[in-house]
Amino acid sequence: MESPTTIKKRDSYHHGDLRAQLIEATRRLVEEKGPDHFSVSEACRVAGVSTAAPYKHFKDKNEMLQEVAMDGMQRHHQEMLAEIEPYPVGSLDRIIGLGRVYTRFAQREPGVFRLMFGLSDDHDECERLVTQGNEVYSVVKLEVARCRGSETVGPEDEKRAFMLWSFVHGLSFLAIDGKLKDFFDPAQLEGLLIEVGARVMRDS
Amino acid sequence: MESPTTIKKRDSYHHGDLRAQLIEATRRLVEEKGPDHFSVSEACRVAGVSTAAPYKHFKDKNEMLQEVAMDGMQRHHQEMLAEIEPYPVGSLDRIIGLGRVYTRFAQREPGVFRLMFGLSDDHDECERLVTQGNEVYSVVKLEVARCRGSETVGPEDEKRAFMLWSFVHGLSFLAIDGKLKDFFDPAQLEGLLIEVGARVMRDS
DNA sequence: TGTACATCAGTGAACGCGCGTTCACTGATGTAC
DNA sequence: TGTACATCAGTGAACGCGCGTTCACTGATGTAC
Repeated sequence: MESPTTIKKRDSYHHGDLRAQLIEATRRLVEEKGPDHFSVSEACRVAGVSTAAPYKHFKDKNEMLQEVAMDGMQRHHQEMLAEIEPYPVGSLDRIIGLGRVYTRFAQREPGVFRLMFGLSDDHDECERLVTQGNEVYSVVKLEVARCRGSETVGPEDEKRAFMLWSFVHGLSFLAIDGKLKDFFDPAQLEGLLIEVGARVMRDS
Repeated sequence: MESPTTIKKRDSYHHGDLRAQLIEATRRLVEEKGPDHFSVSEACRVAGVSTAAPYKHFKDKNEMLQEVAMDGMQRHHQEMLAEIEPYPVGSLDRIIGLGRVYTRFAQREPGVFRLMFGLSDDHDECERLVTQGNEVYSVVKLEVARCRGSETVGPEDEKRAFMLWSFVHGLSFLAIDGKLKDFFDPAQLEGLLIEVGARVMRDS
């Protein structure tokens, strides 16, 4: 219950790939205990390494978390692109696909999701993360514009995009905080995405 | 910077109203530092009392937080009722009013809001809180039903209510996590509530 | 191919810290007579 | 009105804990000659 499940074994004094393994351990723990209960010490235990070791690879605890958030944001970005690729440019399906990726990511990796989109103390002002986040949101805005018949994003597109974002953001947090199951049938989640997409994108 | 701003002074050994003052201190600290950084010790410092004193009034730290969450939920409930009261029953204005209260509460008391609606570790299974939360949500569902011409809540009403909740929930968290200002003009927030209300409630 | 040496990733012990909670206590208050 | 006493809200010191980070160190590795 308390003991971390895996202690990595090494055959040599040197590790070879400790940085990557620590990031992996960090991700695992962020998932298992939540971002707020992650501790460097525990990551060290998981990686099978002394508590001082991480400081050869990271400035501090925050940098470890940022690395995980950054990686999550990049995967999120890729998933979005992959999801909408099959659908024709300008179709509502692409919008809906983006929403699906958002909520799916949240449910699959709630810990990392919180890290990426929650306030999470002070890692908020990691410039790389903000940049990457803007890039992701740009995808949404562009798809909204396209769906409304333009390749450039106007104020109305911005507004619609923000409505969509608010909705899937709220939906995702309600889901991972356990409120979804009490108030909405999770099986109908896809239908909900479709309907909201249609309502928000509708003209007139 | 580190020192809590107020140390209450007492003229007598006994306190008179320590329980209430500790709750107030808890609320203040939850606002100032966030629910995850609240500590019993600091609340004691603020209330000007020894660290053992709270245990004469509360089972543990969690109970102190629950008290604040519970109080917040009740105030939230009252605010909702007060906000919609002036508008005619069945009007869209009542729906919009409920959304306004939600986002306003979040922005005015982000700490308590997080405590009420976030996962917040383990106080999630405080029965009183869940009950009170259900009551609040029932108001939303009823108003949705009324707006759609019925005094009883049907499945379609449930769905619309959940759309609205997801939206304002996401909007609120984006706002208090500082994402609103980067991606949407806060001055147009009221307009956004109105538009989303109309889009979600629209038939056909 | 063999040796000297610089590099640097890892060690393990220690630091100071603030935390939640418990303990035996003390002193003010209210009540019974 | 005065006194004895039970009650219980507060004290202050201590507990054990896990944390983030630093330190002087050690030992494996790669390179220059």
